[in-house]
Amino acid sequence: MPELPEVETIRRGLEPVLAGRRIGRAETRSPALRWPLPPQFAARLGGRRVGALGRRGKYLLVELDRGETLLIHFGMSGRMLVAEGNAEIAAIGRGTHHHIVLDLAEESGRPVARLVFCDPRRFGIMDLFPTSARDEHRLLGGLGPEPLGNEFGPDWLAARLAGRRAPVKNLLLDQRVIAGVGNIYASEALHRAGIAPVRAGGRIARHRVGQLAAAIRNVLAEAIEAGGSTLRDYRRADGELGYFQHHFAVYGRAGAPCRNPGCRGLVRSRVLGGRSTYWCPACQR
DNA sequence: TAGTTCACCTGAAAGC
DNA sequence: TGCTTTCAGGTGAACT
Repeated sequence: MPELPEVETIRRGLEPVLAGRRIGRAETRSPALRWPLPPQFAARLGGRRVGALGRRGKYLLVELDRGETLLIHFGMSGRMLVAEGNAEIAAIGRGTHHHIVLDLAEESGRPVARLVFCDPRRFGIMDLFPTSARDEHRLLGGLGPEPLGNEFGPDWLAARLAGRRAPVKNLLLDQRVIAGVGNIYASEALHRAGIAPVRAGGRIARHRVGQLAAAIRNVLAEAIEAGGSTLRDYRRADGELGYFQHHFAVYGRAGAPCRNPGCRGLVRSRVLGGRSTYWCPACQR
């Protein structure tokens, strides 16, 4: 799935297309994503004016008028396709996996763009909820702090890892600990911090937890700067590819030499908590 | 309570 | 070349 940097890249790409526009027409072509869409989903979206676009962890939050928010989670393969101009609009939205189609219009009613939620694996989520109830939303209420926000830092991370026996990599993937870190950036951050992914969370020295917190922030910030990553299924909102995948130090590089200067180790991989995990045994302890 | 495993769905890649 | 198998970035439920 798009992790935090990818969702942030999508948010930045969609904002100029969506914000201030009106949803002229909404259509749901496959009501079954990860969970069924809310009742009357398309009808409730039609005619709504779009406000600001926000993000919480891996969730994209689209503010609508009348005090509601559209929540979008991209699952593992979700992406947004954007078409502008009559020819492009006419050509998009009829694909096998084009589940949700939103036609955007100016105040005059003139159609200006079409937004298509495409998700082959259908692990994506869409929901519509009162903006005032955001903190109580079942998917948002329990999330940990934003890793790039002020609340997250060495103290928070140390408190959440203390006493835990599970591998630190698994704990980083727990969205209650930090919101937005996924499988790729967990591996990358641990490599930067020199911490083995299998090390129990509660058995990491305090100063190294500080290094890990900094590594998480840095790797995510750099990935956003690079426009997110692209593996098989992800594209930026404007259809362009992200570039951060060219900077992966360990992810997807099993058997290749470690990229740390002076390290002669080879990157290894194993399944941890059911997820592919990559690390360098020579410089991660 | 904490940690682990599995299911969900589909396409791409690898293996034969 | 074509068929079969394996794997994949997430998450919640069920199980230990």
